[in-house]
Amino acid sequence: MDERLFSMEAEFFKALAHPTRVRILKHLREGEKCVCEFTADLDMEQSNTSQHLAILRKQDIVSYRKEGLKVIYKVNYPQVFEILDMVEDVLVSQVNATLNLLNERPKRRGGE
Amino acid sequence: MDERLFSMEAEFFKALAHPTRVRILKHLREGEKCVCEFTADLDMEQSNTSQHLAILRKQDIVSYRKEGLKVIYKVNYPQVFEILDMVEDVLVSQVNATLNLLNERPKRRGGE
DNA sequence: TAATAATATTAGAAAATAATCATATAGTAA
DNA sequence: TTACTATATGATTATTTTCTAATATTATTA
Repeated sequence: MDERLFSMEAEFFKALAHPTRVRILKHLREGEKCVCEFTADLDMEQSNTSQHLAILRKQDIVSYRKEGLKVIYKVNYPQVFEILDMVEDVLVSQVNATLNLLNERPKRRGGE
Repeated sequence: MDERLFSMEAEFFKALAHPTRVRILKHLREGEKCVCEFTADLDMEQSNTSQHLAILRKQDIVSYRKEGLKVIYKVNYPQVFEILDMVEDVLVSQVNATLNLLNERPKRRGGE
């Protein structure tokens, strides 16, 4: 029934599911950026950067405007940044849980 | 520098990037469920369900306990549900934005 | 209009993922 | 122990993604 919605959500996640695209979004957190900045900062082939931007565009996560020769991108929905934060939050919780497991284990010597 | 973190985040998103897995998580929102329930409710092959659960497990998003013959799964971090909510939120915003575009277009007849 | 700079698109090979199906394990009941 | 049920794993093949390199597009300047 909700099959359509599940697919939309999955597609959205898929758009975020690449290190380069996460990286691009983090950069965009500081504000608008032109493609040239990504290519320079991220040390990637220009066409590769462009392809990843296209994927984010197709999912309506970013959009651009032209300014002279440059194309300047921005994130369309600030919630996207919240989602990224929340994911980091989970990652932190996961690492902490692991850490606790390690700390709470019985001592190797002298303990019971 | 943060390359490692970007990959972790991307992996996390990847784990969520499939309609079936989104569906599984929505089901788990109501509480713990055994694999048999997924297989029945989602109308899927058991081994397929099992594979999707394995992916969520590997990412430490869900965990299970055994109870007699059954294996019962739960979501490890409640933030996961918040992430799902936030994504739906963005999807709603996106659709509304499109809707506004359509409504605000010049009238076809009678207007200038 | 030709040349250049910034970006996008396309094609094809390589790598990663997913689906399917068969088999394996583990708990339970007889 | 045998048979049965629920679940997991593995191998194979099919499908998608991703990267690189080459080419196309668009705006600008000469």
